[in-house]
This record gives sequence, C-alpha cells and structure tokens, in this order.
Amino acid sequence: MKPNLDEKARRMLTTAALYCTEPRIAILKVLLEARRPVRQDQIAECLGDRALNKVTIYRTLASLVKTGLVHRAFMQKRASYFELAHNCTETQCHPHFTCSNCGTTHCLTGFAVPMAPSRYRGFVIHHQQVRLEGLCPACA
Amino acid sequence: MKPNLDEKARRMLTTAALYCTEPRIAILKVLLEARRPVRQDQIAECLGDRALNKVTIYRTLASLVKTGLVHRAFMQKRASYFELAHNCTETQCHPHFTCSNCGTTHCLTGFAVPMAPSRYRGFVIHHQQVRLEGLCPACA
DNA sequence: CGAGGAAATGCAACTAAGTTGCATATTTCT
DNA sequence: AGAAATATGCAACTTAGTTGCATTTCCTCG
Repeated sequence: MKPNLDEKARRMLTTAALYCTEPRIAILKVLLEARRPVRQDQIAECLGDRALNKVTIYRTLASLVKTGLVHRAFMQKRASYFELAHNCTETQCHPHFTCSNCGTTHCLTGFAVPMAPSRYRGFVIHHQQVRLEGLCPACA
Repeated sequence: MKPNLDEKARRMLTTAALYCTEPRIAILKVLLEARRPVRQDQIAECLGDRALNKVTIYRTLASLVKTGLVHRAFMQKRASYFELAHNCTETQCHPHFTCSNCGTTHCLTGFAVPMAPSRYRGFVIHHQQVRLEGLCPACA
C-alpha cells in the first residue's frame, strides 16, 4: 500500500503523546484509509490476519478520542462510528448523510453548514453536529 | 393532573389507527408531559405503581415511531431517547442541546436552523438533524 | 545497550439496552 | 356477544461495549 501511512500514523501518535504500539499504528492506518466512519468490528475485519482483541480496539479508540485525533462521529443501531478528526473545525465537523434506502453513511466534507450562534438563552454553544437523511446518489 | 391528557392520548392513537390500550395511553401521557426526550427506563419509572413490561414500552414506542407520532430524538450512552413529533417540521426537528458538564439534554424548540439544500452532488436531502453541545444555563 | 517502571494488551467474564418466540389477554368490528 | 385482529407479558436471547487482572511491550535513563 502507501509506504508513508506508517510514518504518518507514528507522527500522529507522538504528537498526541501516546505510545507508538503496533496495534495503535494498525488502527490509525485503517482510519487513515477509511473513506467513512467505521465501527470497531469493521476495523477488526480490515486488519484480517493480524487481528486485534476487540478490547484493544475499543481502548485505542478511547485514547484517540481523548487526545482529539479521532471523533465519535455518530451512532447507528446501537453501534458507535469513529473517524479521524481532520476535516473538522473546532466548532463543527462535516455533516454525515445517511441513506434511508441502503443505510450507508457518507461524509459530506465539502458541505458548509452555518454555525449556530455561540449563545442562546443562557446556553453556551461550543460545538454543532449535523446529520442529514435522504437518498444517496446510488439509490436516488 | 390534567384531565384532558387522557382524551388527547386517545385521540392521537385513533388518528394513528392504533388500538387504544391502557399501556399505550399511559406511555403517551408520559411523553405528553415530558419536557425533554426520554428513555424506556425513564418512562417505566414515571409509571411507577402501574408498571409496564419493558418489552411493551419498546414495542409501543416502535409503533408510535412508525406512525410518525414519536421521534427517536437521539442516542446517548447506547440508549435511545424518544419524544413526541410535535414541534417538528417534516424536514427537521428542533435542535437538541447536550451540556458537556452535567450531561443533561435540552430541547431548543425556539431555535431556527437554516435547512440544507434539498440536493447536493447527487444526494437528495429529506431530513436534517442538529445536535449542539456546550454549557447549559445552570452550568455556565 | 539493557534494565526497570509506566503504560498497553489480551483474555474471560460481565453489563446493559434492546429483541424474539410464544402463550395469554385485550381491543375492535360486526 | 363472539370472532378475528392486535397487543401484552414473560423468559430467554443478542450484541455493543466494559472491567479486572495477569502478561507483554514501550520508552527513558543510567
């Protein structure tokens, strides 16, 4: 595959002050190559032969989320979907579009959604998240 | 409490072409009185003495969602939160605000969020959902 | 380079939200 | 009132995610 993915993952881990372990590098590489948010079991499946314990994947994802490298993008059918935090500003991530026909979710990275005001009736708004639903190009 | 709640619940069920059963009326009354989305176990707790089986609550909520009377507002910590669909237009519900300090979620019913365009790069957009995060009035 | 302590991993057992099959009870229609 | 349609309750199950603990790996410092 791409020879620099490994280096990229290592750099991300060191800047986040996390140990550079094989499992973490492998998981980050999956996330770097994924074009949409992924679940724990999808990561495990991508790793195939060099399998990881699901506990390791969950704990790694938790560390990556805590350090801000990864976002818990959304939940669907009781499962969390994760994605790298690049393509996200501090106040909002790109919208996620779920097709009501085929169920797949797409990242609408180029889509600009106006940010809510930072204050409203005593609420201080830090972050906004938009989910869209409808028909994807394939189903429409 | 309010004497007309019972009648209101009954009317909602008949217009939705659902059997008017005691469990359904009781659940609808809880939803009518709730000021924020509720979980299955919160509904059960509200009913107190005249308790219902959790399966009944889940199945009732499923019917109410299918007929459009209720929305699955969001998920938090692997649990679904439900609310009545009034206050919602066909293309978008009111935004939900979750406090990152105390964890409670509020409905921002008065809050207008511009609707996304109905088409974007082949995607046909039917519905939009906005979640906000920050500090609630009590925590700010 | 090679300890040694800090942190990460793996396993098994557990938790909790939600679902399914099936027998029984309730509602609606006529 | 009686029959058919639908809803309820129970117990057992499913599944995503978590916890405790023993073992392994990583990084730092001499």
